[in-house]
Amino acid sequence: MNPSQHVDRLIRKLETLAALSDEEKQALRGLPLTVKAFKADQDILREGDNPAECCLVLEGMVFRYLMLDDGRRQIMGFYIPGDIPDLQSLHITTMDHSVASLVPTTVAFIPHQSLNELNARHPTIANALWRDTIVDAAMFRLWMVGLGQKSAHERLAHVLCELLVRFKAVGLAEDEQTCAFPITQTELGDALGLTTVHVNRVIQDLRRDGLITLGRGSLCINDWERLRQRAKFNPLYLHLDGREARP
Amino acid sequence: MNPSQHVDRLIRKLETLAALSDEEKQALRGLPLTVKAFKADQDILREGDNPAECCLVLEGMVFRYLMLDDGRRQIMGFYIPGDIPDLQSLHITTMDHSVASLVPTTVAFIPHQSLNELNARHPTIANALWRDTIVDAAMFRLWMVGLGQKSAHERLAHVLCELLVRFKAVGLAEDEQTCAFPITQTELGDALGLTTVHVNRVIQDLRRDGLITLGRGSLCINDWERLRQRAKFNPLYLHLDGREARP
DNA sequence: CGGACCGTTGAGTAGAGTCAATGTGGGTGG
DNA sequence: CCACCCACATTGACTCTACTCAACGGTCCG
Repeated sequence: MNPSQHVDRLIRKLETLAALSDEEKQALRGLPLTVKAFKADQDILREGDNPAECCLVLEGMVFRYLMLDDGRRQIMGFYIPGDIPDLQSLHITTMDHSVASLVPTTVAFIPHQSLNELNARHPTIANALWRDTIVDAAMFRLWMVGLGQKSAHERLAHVLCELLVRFKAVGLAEDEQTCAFPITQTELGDALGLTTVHVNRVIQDLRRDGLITLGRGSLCINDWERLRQRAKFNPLYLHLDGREARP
Repeated sequence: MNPSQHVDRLIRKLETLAALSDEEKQALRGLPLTVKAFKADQDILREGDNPAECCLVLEGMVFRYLMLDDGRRQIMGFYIPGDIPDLQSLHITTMDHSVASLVPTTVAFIPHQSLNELNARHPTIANALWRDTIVDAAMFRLWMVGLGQKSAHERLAHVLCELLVRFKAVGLAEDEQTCAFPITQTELGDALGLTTVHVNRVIQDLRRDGLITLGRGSLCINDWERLRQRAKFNPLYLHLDGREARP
């Protein structure tokens, strides 16, 4: 991946949030990016940090999580290339959770100062970024609905639907029904509020019913419509606006 | 409550998010507010709506919720005077959830256009509002942690701690340990992912242990420190320290 | 070849749900 | 003013989803 592709990833993501003029794209290309590689399972940001930059995912995959004192861990979201998982640090200085890599990952750090200057000069970009934090919040709300109201089967099906749709939205799905899935069953459990054992049993049910093929870092949804029904998945909350979200 | 107090409620809230100059406060006072009263249990906004204005809570209390097809309901947050529960509608046009009154409530509607003009002219206010949506997201994340990882006892204790702290932050607590609590056990259940029956049993445990007095629309936390420990409550996520970030 | 990590399986348990009935206080209409 | 109603709170008995504990299997990799 060469440097100009780095910012293209960001532009492509922002274009899912707002239409950008050539001038605005040019301004984005002027952002100073510091690229850094992480191995799998490394913290990129930790609870309590006061970062002076935001991190844009270029390759790989990251997740946000909060660890409780007694070792319980809640994973709050998975992030794919083009996402800026700590955009909120622009406005709340202290991280109230951590961000870590799921697999070997490269990220680009963008100084808060550069982003603030960009926002001051280009309100469209500022609004697109604001919109991104708002869509983030919409995803949290929907995960809350899952954790509070849905069964283990519905929750698991939902996260599978969500990831395929999001990969497709940024053009990174392998094909119409297949995408990367480097998430272990333990991590899935921490995301869904379930134990590893139970996640395993539910996955086997989905496999047995012919809905998915899951393994070796890859997810294939063999029967989108039935999985969608089982998950009660409705992509409205992703606010992908017009960009069709149906595999 | 007279008209000038309406906007004061908003100013007081925004001052928990950023320091405001006199000029900025003056600009806020120029906002056109349309005040409207709602009875208890009325929808103020519904999933699917495309509102052209934001609603500021003046008196009473509201909550956000999402209803699933089969009648299950997840409540996503409770909002008190000074809060703008649908601020995100400025940037995502279609409501992906509903907002309703818990008790008789008055709200002020502020046209999106006025807010956008204000934001264009006063970056500090725009950033304060952005920050508000980000703090909102932080609250969703913490609720997620509760729903995913915590026991019924921890969750219930947590929501009680949160509400008292938030009432105190905007000066609306009755005293140091008492605030309004017009939430039924059914509603608490829908917020915490529990049944009414179980909520009731947990409340009784907390009462039996002398931690709270709860009833008749009022909550008194008799032993803050023990309740806080039981909830593992840490108010960091509310980001009430204000003015953290001034780009 | 051995360890580490992840996935899989089985047996027993418990936290929370379900169903159903009863208690209680505030509001309302006759 | 009283009787009734209704929403909310409370209680008990029973059930079930998901958890716990524990062991075993597969695969990658040094």
